[in-house]
Amino acid sequence: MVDGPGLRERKKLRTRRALIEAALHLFEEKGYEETTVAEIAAAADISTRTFFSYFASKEDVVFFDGQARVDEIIDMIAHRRAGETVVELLLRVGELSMARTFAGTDHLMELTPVRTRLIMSVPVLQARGLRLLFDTQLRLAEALHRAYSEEIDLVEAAAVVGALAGAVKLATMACLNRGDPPEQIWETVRRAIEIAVRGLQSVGVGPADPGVLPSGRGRLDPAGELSR
Amino acid sequence: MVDGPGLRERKKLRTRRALIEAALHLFEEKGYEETTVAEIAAAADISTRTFFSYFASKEDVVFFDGQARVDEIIDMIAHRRAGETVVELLLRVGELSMARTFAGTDHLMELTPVRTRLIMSVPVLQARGLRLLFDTQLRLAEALHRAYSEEIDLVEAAAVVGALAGAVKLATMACLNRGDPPEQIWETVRRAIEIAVRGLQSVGVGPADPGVLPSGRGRLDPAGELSR
DNA sequence: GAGCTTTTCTTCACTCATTGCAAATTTACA
DNA sequence: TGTAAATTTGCAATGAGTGAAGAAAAGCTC
Repeated sequence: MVDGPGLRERKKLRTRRALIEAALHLFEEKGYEETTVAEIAAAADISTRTFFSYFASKEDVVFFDGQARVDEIIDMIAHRRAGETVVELLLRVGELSMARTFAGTDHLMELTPVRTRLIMSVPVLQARGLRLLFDTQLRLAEALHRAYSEEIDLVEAAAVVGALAGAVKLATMACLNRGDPPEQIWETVRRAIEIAVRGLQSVGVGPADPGVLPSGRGRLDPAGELSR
Repeated sequence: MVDGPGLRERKKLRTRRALIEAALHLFEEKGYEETTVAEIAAAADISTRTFFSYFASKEDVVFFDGQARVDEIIDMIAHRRAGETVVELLLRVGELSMARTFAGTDHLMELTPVRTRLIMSVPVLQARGLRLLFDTQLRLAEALHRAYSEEIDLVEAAAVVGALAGAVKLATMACLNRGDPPEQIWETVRRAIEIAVRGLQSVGVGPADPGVLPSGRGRLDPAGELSR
Protein backbone atom coordinates (compact mmCIF):
# COMPACT_ATOMS: atom_id res chain seq x y z
CA MET A 1 0.00 0.00 0.00
CA VAL A 2 1.98 2.87 -1.29
CA ASP A 3 -0.05 5.80 -0.12
CA GLY A 4 2.55 8.21 -1.21
CA PRO A 5 3.71 10.76 1.28
CA GLY A 6 1.43 11.01 4.29
CA LEU A 7 -0.04 14.13 5.76
CA ARG A 8 3.09 14.74 7.72
CA GLU A 9 5.29 14.93 4.66
CA ARG A 10 2.86 16.98 2.66
CA LYS A 11 2.50 19.46 5.44
CA LYS A 12 6.21 19.76 5.82
CA LEU A 13 6.65 20.42 2.13
CA ARG A 14 3.93 23.03 2.22
CA THR A 15 5.50 24.79 5.17
CA ARG A 16 8.90 24.75 3.56
CA ARG A 17 7.54 26.27 0.43
CA ALA A 18 5.59 28.84 2.37
CA LEU A 19 8.76 29.83 4.17
CA ILE A 20 10.72 30.23 0.96
CA GLU A 21 8.06 32.36 -0.64
CA ALA A 22 7.44 34.47 2.41
CA ALA A 23 11.14 35.02 2.91
CA LEU A 24 11.93 36.02 -0.64
CA HIS A 25 8.97 38.34 -0.84
CA LEU A 26 9.90 40.01 2.39
CA PHE A 27 13.53 40.30 1.35
CA GLU A 28 12.40 41.91 -1.85
CA GLU A 29 10.09 44.34 -0.08
CA LYS A 30 12.09 45.41 2.92
CA GLY A 31 15.56 44.16 2.16
CA TYR A 32 17.47 41.16 3.44
CA GLU A 33 19.02 42.65 6.54
CA GLU A 34 15.86 44.45 7.46
CA THR A 35 13.76 41.30 7.46
CA THR A 36 13.90 39.27 10.65
CA VAL A 37 13.54 35.55 10.90
CA ALA A 38 10.62 36.16 13.24
CA GLU A 39 8.80 37.98 10.46
CA ILE A 40 9.41 35.24 7.97
CA ALA A 41 8.19 32.63 10.42
CA ALA A 42 5.12 34.68 11.23
CA ALA A 43 4.33 35.08 7.54
CA ALA A 44 4.44 31.30 7.14
CA ASP A 45 2.50 30.86 10.33
CA ILE A 46 5.02 28.92 12.35
CA SER A 47 7.07 29.79 15.39
CA THR A 48 10.44 31.42 15.07
CA ARG A 49 12.06 28.41 16.64
CA THR A 50 10.62 26.08 14.04
CA PHE A 51 12.07 28.14 11.21
CA PHE A 52 15.42 26.73 12.22
CA SER A 53 14.33 23.16 11.85
CA TYR A 54 13.59 23.91 8.19
CA PHE A 55 16.64 26.01 7.43
CA ALA A 56 19.88 26.19 9.31
CA SER A 57 20.11 29.92 8.81
CA LYS A 58 18.45 32.90 7.22
CA GLU A 59 20.88 32.68 4.32
CA ASP A 60 19.92 29.12 3.60
CA VAL A 61 16.41 30.02 2.55
CA VAL A 62 17.82 31.88 -0.41
CA PHE A 63 19.83 28.87 -1.53
CA PHE A 64 17.07 26.37 -0.90
CA ASP A 65 17.79 24.27 -3.98
CA GLY A 66 21.55 24.58 -3.97
CA GLN A 67 22.56 21.01 -3.33
CA ALA A 68 19.94 19.51 -5.61
CA ARG A 69 21.28 21.57 -8.51
CA VAL A 70 24.82 20.53 -7.84
CA ASP A 71 23.92 16.87 -7.57
CA GLU A 72 22.16 16.99 -10.88
CA ILE A 73 25.25 18.42 -12.53
CA ILE A 74 27.57 15.84 -11.04
CA ASP A 75 25.22 13.14 -12.17
CA MET A 76 25.28 14.52 -15.66
CA ILE A 77 29.04 14.32 -15.79
CA ALA A 78 29.05 10.75 -14.57
CA HIS A 79 26.76 9.77 -17.45
CA ARG A 80 28.46 11.67 -20.19
CA ARG A 81 27.61 10.79 -23.74
CA ALA A 82 30.02 8.47 -25.47
CA GLY A 83 32.58 10.30 -27.53
CA GLU A 84 31.70 13.64 -26.06
CA THR A 85 34.55 16.07 -25.62
CA VAL A 86 35.29 17.53 -22.20
CA VAL A 87 34.51 20.99 -23.43
CA GLU A 88 31.34 19.87 -25.15
CA LEU A 89 30.17 18.19 -21.99
CA LEU A 90 30.93 21.25 -19.92
CA LEU A 91 29.00 23.47 -22.26
CA ARG A 92 26.08 21.09 -22.09
CA VAL A 93 26.25 21.22 -18.32
CA GLY A 94 26.26 24.98 -18.40
CA GLU A 95 23.20 24.93 -20.58
CA LEU A 96 21.31 22.58 -18.32
CA SER A 97 22.23 24.73 -15.41
CA MET A 98 20.83 27.83 -17.04
CA ALA A 99 17.74 26.01 -18.11
CA ARG A 100 17.11 24.79 -14.59
CA THR A 101 17.53 28.28 -13.30
CA PHE A 102 15.04 29.91 -15.57
CA ALA A 103 12.80 27.40 -17.22
CA GLY A 104 11.62 25.32 -14.30
CA THR A 105 7.99 24.29 -14.18
CA ASP A 106 8.13 24.59 -10.46
CA HIS A 107 6.26 27.50 -9.06
CA LEU A 108 9.27 28.40 -6.97
CA MET A 109 11.24 29.15 -10.11
CA GLU A 110 9.25 32.31 -10.51
CA LEU A 111 11.34 33.54 -7.65
CA THR A 112 14.55 33.24 -9.63
CA PRO A 113 14.79 36.89 -10.62
CA VAL A 114 14.27 38.08 -7.07
CA ARG A 115 16.76 35.61 -5.82
CA THR A 116 19.35 36.57 -8.39
CA ARG A 117 19.01 40.21 -7.55
CA LEU A 118 19.40 39.42 -3.87
CA ILE A 119 22.49 37.30 -4.34
CA MET A 120 24.13 39.93 -6.46
CA SER A 121 23.39 42.81 -4.14
CA VAL A 122 23.61 41.51 -0.59
CA PRO A 123 27.25 40.97 0.37
CA VAL A 124 26.69 38.00 2.66
CA LEU A 125 24.57 36.28 0.04
CA GLN A 126 27.05 37.04 -2.69
CA ALA A 127 29.78 35.49 -0.61
CA ARG A 128 27.67 32.47 0.10
CA GLY A 129 26.85 32.11 -3.56
CA LEU A 130 30.48 32.26 -4.52
CA ARG A 131 31.27 29.56 -2.03
CA LEU A 132 28.56 27.35 -3.44
CA LEU A 133 29.87 27.94 -6.92
CA PHE A 134 33.39 27.18 -5.82
CA ASP A 135 32.43 23.90 -4.20
CA THR A 136 30.46 22.99 -7.25
CA GLN A 137 33.42 23.60 -9.48
CA LEU A 138 35.65 21.49 -7.29
CA ARG A 139 33.21 18.60 -7.37
CA LEU A 140 32.75 19.13 -11.07
CA ALA A 141 36.47 18.86 -11.64
CA GLU A 142 36.63 15.64 -9.68
CA ALA A 143 33.70 14.18 -11.55
CA LEU A 144 35.27 15.21 -14.82
CA HIS A 145 38.51 13.56 -13.88
CA ARG A 146 36.66 10.38 -12.97
CA ALA A 147 34.67 10.45 -16.20
CA TYR A 148 37.73 11.01 -18.37
CA SER A 149 40.34 9.38 -16.17
CA GLU A 150 42.29 8.23 -19.21
CA GLU A 151 42.64 11.60 -20.81
CA ILE A 152 42.82 14.17 -18.07
CA ASP A 153 44.26 14.28 -14.58
CA LEU A 154 42.73 16.08 -11.65
CA VAL A 155 44.77 19.23 -11.88
CA GLU A 156 44.03 19.61 -15.56
CA ALA A 157 40.36 19.00 -14.98
CA ALA A 158 40.35 21.65 -12.28
CA ALA A 159 42.20 24.12 -14.46
CA VAL A 160 39.78 23.54 -17.30
CA VAL A 161 36.69 23.95 -15.16
CA GLY A 162 38.17 26.94 -13.38
CA ALA A 163 39.16 28.69 -16.57
CA LEU A 164 35.85 28.17 -18.29
CA ALA A 165 33.70 29.03 -15.30
CA GLY A 166 35.94 31.90 -14.32
CA ALA A 167 35.83 33.48 -17.74
CA VAL A 168 32.07 33.23 -17.97
CA LYS A 169 31.45 34.36 -14.43
CA LEU A 170 33.65 37.39 -14.57
CA ALA A 171 32.68 38.48 -18.06
CA THR A 172 29.02 38.20 -17.21
CA MET A 173 29.39 40.15 -14.04
CA ALA A 174 31.48 42.84 -15.67
CA CYS A 175 28.87 43.19 -18.35
CA LEU A 176 26.07 43.43 -15.81
CA ASN A 177 27.96 45.86 -13.63
CA ARG A 178 28.64 48.08 -16.54
CA GLY A 179 24.90 48.30 -17.00
CA ASP A 180 24.53 46.32 -20.20
CA PRO A 181 21.01 45.15 -20.84
CA PRO A 182 20.37 41.50 -19.97
CA GLU A 183 19.79 40.70 -23.63
CA GLN A 184 23.45 41.21 -24.19
CA ILE A 185 24.42 38.53 -21.75
CA TRP A 186 24.35 35.73 -24.25
CA GLU A 187 26.76 37.45 -26.54
CA THR A 188 29.02 38.06 -23.59
CA VAL A 189 28.87 34.47 -22.44
CA ARG A 190 29.67 33.31 -25.94
CA ARG A 191 32.71 35.51 -26.17
CA ALA A 192 33.95 34.48 -22.74
CA ILE A 193 33.65 30.82 -23.62
CA GLU A 194 35.49 31.40 -26.83
CA ILE A 195 38.34 33.12 -25.07
CA ALA A 196 38.64 30.37 -22.51
CA VAL A 197 38.53 27.63 -25.11
CA ARG A 198 40.93 29.24 -27.55
CA GLY A 199 43.21 30.46 -24.83
CA LEU A 200 44.15 33.90 -23.67
CA GLN A 201 46.60 34.18 -26.51
CA SER A 202 43.68 34.52 -28.84
CA VAL A 203 42.73 37.91 -27.52
CA GLY A 204 45.06 39.72 -29.85
CA VAL A 205 47.30 40.43 -26.95
CA GLY A 206 50.09 38.79 -28.75
CA PRO A 207 51.23 35.29 -27.99
CA ALA A 208 52.72 34.76 -24.59
CA ASP A 209 56.01 33.13 -25.26
CA PRO A 210 56.60 30.13 -23.02
CA GLY A 211 59.38 31.97 -21.29
CA VAL A 212 56.81 34.09 -19.55
CA LEU A 213 55.39 31.12 -17.76
CA PRO A 214 56.97 30.53 -14.42
CA SER A 215 58.85 27.28 -14.47
CA GLY A 216 59.29 25.09 -11.47
CA ARG A 217 59.57 27.09 -8.34
CA GLY A 218 61.07 30.28 -9.49
CA ARG A 219 61.50 33.68 -8.04
CA LEU A 220 58.59 33.17 -5.79
CA ASP A 221 58.54 31.60 -2.40
CA PRO A 222 62.29 31.77 -2.02
CA ALA A 223 62.10 30.65 1.56
CA GLY A 224 59.68 27.86 0.89
CA GLU A 225 57.24 29.46 3.22
CA LEU A 226 54.35 27.96 1.40
CA SER A 227 54.84 24.94 3.56
CA ARG A 228 52.72 24.94 6.63
CA MET B 1 57.05 70.83 12.02
CA VAL B 2 56.38 67.37 10.85
CA ASP B 3 56.45 65.37 14.02
CA GLY B 4 55.21 62.29 12.28
CA PRO B 5 52.21 60.56 13.71
CA GLY B 6 51.43 61.63 17.26
CA LEU B 7 50.85 59.44 20.23
CA ARG B 8 47.24 59.06 19.24
CA GLU B 9 48.06 57.53 15.89
CA ARG B 10 50.80 55.32 17.23
CA LYS B 11 48.57 54.00 19.95
CA LYS B 12 45.84 53.25 17.47
CA LEU B 13 48.24 51.33 15.27
CA ARG B 14 49.50 49.39 18.24
CA THR B 15 45.99 48.48 19.35
CA ARG B 16 45.02 47.43 15.86
CA ARG B 17 48.02 45.20 15.60
CA ALA B 18 47.41 43.77 19.06
CA LEU B 19 43.86 42.94 18.04
CA ILE B 20 44.96 41.19 14.89
CA GLU B 21 47.55 39.12 16.68
CA ALA B 22 45.33 38.28 19.60
CA ALA B 23 42.49 37.33 17.31
CA LEU B 24 44.50 35.08 15.02
CA HIS B 25 46.20 33.37 17.91
CA LEU B 26 42.91 32.73 19.62
CA PHE B 27 41.32 31.52 16.41
CA GLU B 28 44.20 29.14 15.97
CA GLU B 29 44.02 27.85 19.52
CA LYS B 30 40.31 27.51 20.11
CA GLY B 31 38.84 27.83 16.67
CA TYR B 32 37.10 30.74 14.97
CA GLU B 33 33.54 30.13 16.08
CA GLU B 34 34.63 29.28 19.58
CA THR B 35 36.43 32.56 20.08
CA THR B 36 34.25 35.48 21.12
CA VAL B 37 34.87 39.08 20.25
CA ALA B 38 34.87 39.78 23.97
CA GLU B 39 37.85 37.48 24.39
CA ILE B 40 39.75 39.10 21.57
CA ALA B 41 39.10 42.53 22.99
CA ALA B 42 40.13 41.42 26.45
CA ALA B 43 43.36 39.97 25.07
CA ALA B 44 44.16 43.33 23.49
CA ASP B 45 43.06 45.12 26.61
CA ILE B 46 40.21 47.16 25.20
CA SER B 47 36.46 47.03 25.67
CA THR B 48 34.31 44.84 23.51
CA ARG B 49 32.58 47.85 22.07
CA THR B 50 35.84 49.39 20.96
CA PHE B 51 36.72 46.30 18.98
CA PHE B 52 34.01 47.34 16.56
CA SER B 53 35.53 50.71 15.96
CA TYR B 54 38.66 48.96 14.71
CA PHE B 55 36.94 46.25 12.71
CA ALA B 56 33.40 46.17 11.46
CA SER B 57 33.06 42.50 12.25
CA LYS B 58 34.85 39.49 13.59
CA GLU B 59 35.51 38.34 10.04
CA ASP B 60 37.22 41.56 9.15
CA VAL B 61 40.13 40.97 11.47
CA VAL B 62 41.17 38.04 9.35
CA PHE B 63 41.17 40.15 6.21
CA PHE B 64 42.86 43.13 7.79
CA ASP B 65 45.03 43.94 4.79
CA GLY B 66 42.54 43.06 2.09
CA GLN B 67 41.97 46.45 0.55
CA ALA B 68 45.60 47.50 0.69
CA ARG B 69 46.59 44.45 -1.28
CA VAL B 70 43.96 45.07 -3.89
CA ASP B 71 44.90 48.70 -4.26
CA GLU B 72 48.51 47.79 -4.81
CA ILE B 73 47.51 45.44 -7.59
CA ILE B 74 45.31 47.96 -9.31
CA ASP B 75 48.08 50.47 -9.09
CA MET B 76 50.47 48.05 -10.69
CA ILE B 77 48.16 47.62 -13.65
CA ALA B 78 47.80 51.33 -14.11
CA HIS B 79 51.58 51.66 -14.37
CA ARG B 80 52.24 48.73 -16.61
CA ARG B 81 55.59 48.53 -18.32
CA ALA B 82 55.71 49.76 -21.86
CA GLY B 83 55.32 46.99 -24.36
CA GLU B 84 54.26 44.48 -21.79
CA THR B 85 51.70 41.93 -22.86
CA VAL B 86 48.45 41.57 -20.96
CA VAL B 87 49.33 38.05 -19.96
CA GLU B 88 52.84 39.04 -18.94
CA LEU B 89 51.49 41.81 -16.80
CA LEU B 90 48.96 39.52 -15.17
CA LEU B 91 51.62 36.98 -14.33
CA ARG B 92 53.76 39.70 -12.84
CA VAL B 93 50.79 40.80 -10.76
CA GLY B 94 50.29 37.25 -9.58
CA GLU B 95 53.90 37.07 -8.56
CA LEU B 96 53.78 40.30 -6.62
CA SER B 97 50.69 39.10 -4.92
CA MET B 98 52.32 35.91 -3.78
CA ALA B 99 55.42 37.74 -2.70
CA ARG B 100 53.37 40.13 -0.60
CA THR B 101 51.61 37.23 0.99
CA PHE B 102 54.65 35.36 2.09
CA ALA B 103 57.72 37.50 1.97
CA GLY B 104 56.64 40.59 3.84
CA THR B 105 59.03 42.14 6.32
CA ASP B 106 56.10 43.08 8.43
CA HIS B 107 55.77 41.13 11.60
CA LEU B 108 52.14 40.50 10.83
CA MET B 109 53.12 38.47 7.81
CA GLU B 110 54.20 35.72 10.10
CA LEU B 111 50.53 35.18 10.61
CA THR B 112 50.00 34.27 6.97
CA PRO B 113 50.03 30.52 7.46
CA VAL B 114 47.52 30.66 10.28
CA ARG B 115 45.35 32.96 8.30
CA THR B 116 45.47 30.80 5.21
CA ARG B 117 44.49 27.74 7.18
CA LEU B 118 41.60 29.63 8.72
CA ILE B 119 40.29 30.95 5.45
CA MET B 120 40.42 27.54 3.88
CA SER B 121 38.74 25.74 6.73
CA VAL B 122 36.12 28.08 8.15
CA PRO B 123 33.13 28.30 5.80
CA VAL B 124 32.24 31.90 6.54
CA LEU B 125 35.82 32.99 6.04
CA GLN B 126 36.17 30.99 2.88
CA ALA B 127 33.07 32.68 1.52
CA ARG B 128 34.36 36.07 2.51
CA GLY B 129 37.69 35.33 0.89
CA LEU B 130 36.03 34.31 -2.32
CA ARG B 131 34.07 37.52 -2.36
CA LEU B 132 37.21 39.55 -1.87
CA LEU B 133 38.87 37.66 -4.69
CA PHE B 134 35.91 38.18 -6.93
CA ASP B 135 35.80 41.92 -6.34
CA THR B 136 39.51 42.09 -6.93
CA GLN B 137 39.17 40.33 -10.24
CA LEU B 138 36.42 42.66 -11.31
CA ARG B 139 38.49 45.71 -10.49
CA LEU B 140 41.48 44.09 -12.11
CA ALA B 141 39.55 43.58 -15.31
CA GLU B 142 38.48 47.19 -15.33
CA ALA B 143 42.00 48.40 -14.71
CA LEU B 144 43.28 46.13 -17.44
CA HIS B 145 40.75 47.48 -19.85
CA ARG B 146 41.75 51.01 -18.99
CA ALA B 147 45.44 50.22 -19.36
CA TYR B 148 45.01 48.51 -22.72
CA SER B 149 41.94 50.32 -23.93
CA GLU B 150 43.14 50.12 -27.52
CA GLU B 151 43.58 46.38 -27.58
CA ILE B 152 41.02 44.87 -25.31
CA ASP B 153 37.46 45.67 -24.34
CA LEU B 154 35.96 45.20 -20.90
CA VAL B 155 34.33 41.86 -21.53
CA GLU B 156 37.50 40.44 -22.98
CA ALA B 157 39.53 41.74 -20.09
CA ALA B 158 37.09 40.18 -17.67
CA ALA B 159 37.17 36.87 -19.49
CA VAL B 160 40.95 36.87 -19.51
CA VAL B 161 41.26 37.66 -15.84
CA GLY B 162 38.52 35.21 -14.94
CA ALA B 163 40.00 32.40 -16.95
CA LEU B 164 43.50 32.83 -15.64
CA ALA B 165 42.51 33.33 -12.03
CA GLY B 166 39.89 30.64 -12.19
CA ALA B 167 42.28 28.06 -13.56
CA VAL B 168 44.92 28.79 -10.96
CA LYS B 169 42.48 29.00 -8.08
CA LEU B 170 40.69 25.78 -8.82
CA ALA B 171 43.75 23.79 -9.75
CA THR B 172 45.53 24.88 -6.61
CA MET B 173 42.62 24.04 -4.41
CA ALA B 174 42.07 20.67 -6.05
CA CYS B 175 45.71 19.88 -5.55
CA LEU B 176 45.59 20.92 -1.91
CA ASN B 177 42.35 19.08 -1.25
CA ARG B 178 43.75 15.95 -2.72
CA GLY B 179 46.45 16.16 -0.11
CA ASP B 180 49.39 17.04 -2.32
CA PRO B 181 52.33 18.47 -0.43
CA PRO B 182 52.67 22.24 -0.64
CA GLU B 183 55.90 21.89 -2.57
CA GLN B 184 53.88 20.66 -5.47
CA ILE B 185 51.85 23.82 -5.67
CA TRP B 186 54.20 25.62 -7.99
CA GLU B 187 54.09 22.89 -10.53
CA THR B 188 50.33 22.94 -10.33
CA VAL B 189 50.13 26.69 -10.73
CA ARG B 190 52.43 26.50 -13.72
CA ARG B 191 50.29 23.90 -15.42
CA ALA B 192 47.09 25.79 -14.70
CA ILE B 193 48.50 28.96 -16.18
CA GLU B 194 49.63 27.09 -19.22
CA ILE B 195 46.20 25.62 -19.77
CA ALA B 196 44.54 28.98 -19.43
CA VAL B 197 46.97 30.70 -21.74
CA ARG B 198 47.03 28.03 -24.41
CA GLY B 199 43.32 27.40 -24.15
CA LEU B 200 41.31 24.45 -23.07
CA GLN B 201 41.80 22.88 -26.45
CA SER B 202 45.37 22.24 -25.49
CA VAL B 203 44.47 19.66 -22.91
CA GLY B 204 44.43 16.85 -25.37
CA VAL B 205 40.71 16.78 -25.16
CA GLY B 206 40.55 17.25 -28.83
CA PRO B 207 39.81 20.60 -30.43
CA ALA B 208 36.41 21.99 -29.77
CA ASP B 209 35.06 22.80 -33.17
CA PRO B 210 33.46 26.22 -33.31
CA GLY B 211 30.09 24.60 -33.77
CA VAL B 212 30.11 23.64 -30.16
CA LEU B 213 30.11 27.20 -29.04
CA PRO B 214 26.69 28.61 -28.46
CA SER B 215 26.00 31.32 -30.96
CA GLY B 216 23.86 34.28 -30.28
CA ARG B 217 21.03 33.47 -27.99
CA GLY B 218 20.30 29.91 -28.68
CA ARG B 219 18.40 27.16 -27.05
CA LEU B 220 18.69 28.87 -23.74
CA ASP B 221 16.44 31.43 -22.23
CA PRO B 222 13.66 30.86 -24.74
CA ALA B 223 11.35 33.15 -22.88
CA GLY B 224 13.90 35.86 -22.38
CA GLU B 225 13.45 35.50 -18.67
CA LEU B 226 16.93 36.69 -18.05
CA SER B 227 15.52 40.15 -18.14
CA ARG B 228 14.75 41.61 -14.77
C1' DG C 1 50.69 73.71 33.50
C1' DA C 2 45.65 75.27 33.22
C1' DG C 3 41.82 75.24 30.35
C1' DC C 4 39.43 74.13 26.14
C1' DT C 5 38.57 71.16 21.96
C1' DT C 6 38.59 67.00 19.53
C1' DT C 7 39.10 61.99 19.59
C1' DT C 8 38.75 57.79 21.37
C1' DC C 9 37.06 54.49 24.82
C1' DT C 10 33.64 52.71 27.82
C1' DT C 11 29.30 51.59 29.66
C1' DC C 12 24.60 50.53 29.08
C1' DA C 13 20.71 49.06 26.75
C1' DC C 14 18.85 46.83 22.73
C1' DT C 15 17.92 44.03 18.39
C1' DC C 16 18.51 39.91 16.16
C1' DA C 17 20.38 35.17 14.79
C1' DT C 18 20.96 30.83 16.54
C1' DT C 19 20.86 26.92 19.86
C1' DG C 20 19.61 23.62 23.83
C1' DC C 21 15.89 21.83 26.44
C1' DA C 22 11.59 20.29 28.12
C1' DA C 23 6.75 20.54 27.61
C1' DA C 24 2.84 20.52 24.47
C1' DT C 25 0.89 19.06 19.96
C1' DT C 26 0.18 16.36 16.09
C1' DT C 27 0.43 12.28 13.15
C1' DA C 28 1.09 7.46 12.48
C1' DC C 29 -0.32 3.02 13.63
C1' DA C 30 -1.64 -1.07 16.07
C1' DT D 1 -8.95 4.59 20.89
C1' DG D 2 -4.55 4.71 22.95
C1' DT D 3 0.39 4.76 22.56
C1' DA D 4 4.83 5.71 20.29
C1' DA D 5 7.28 8.67 17.16
C1' DA D 6 7.80 13.02 14.96
C1' DT D 7 7.00 18.02 15.13
C1' DT D 8 6.28 22.32 17.03
C1' DT D 9 6.60 25.60 20.53
C1' DG D 10 7.96 28.45 24.46
C1' DC D 11 11.75 29.84 27.18
C1' DA D 12 16.23 30.90 28.43
C1' DA D 13 20.92 31.81 26.88
C1' DT D 14 24.88 33.05 24.18
C1' DG D 15 27.13 36.00 21.11
C1' DA D 16 27.49 39.55 17.20
C1' DG D 17 26.70 44.08 16.24
C1' DT D 18 24.79 49.04 17.05
C1' DG D 19 23.25 53.59 18.99
C1' DA D 20 23.68 57.05 22.53
C1' DA D 21 25.75 59.59 26.33
C1' DG D 22 29.28 60.37 29.42
C1' DA D 23 34.23 59.57 30.97
C1' DA D 24 39.11 59.67 29.75
C1' DA D 25 42.94 60.79 26.90
C1' DA D 26 45.50 63.57 23.60
C1' DG D 27 46.34 67.87 21.14
C1' DC D 28 46.67 72.80 21.48
C1' DT D 29 46.81 77.57 23.02
C1' DC D 30 48.34 80.94 26.12
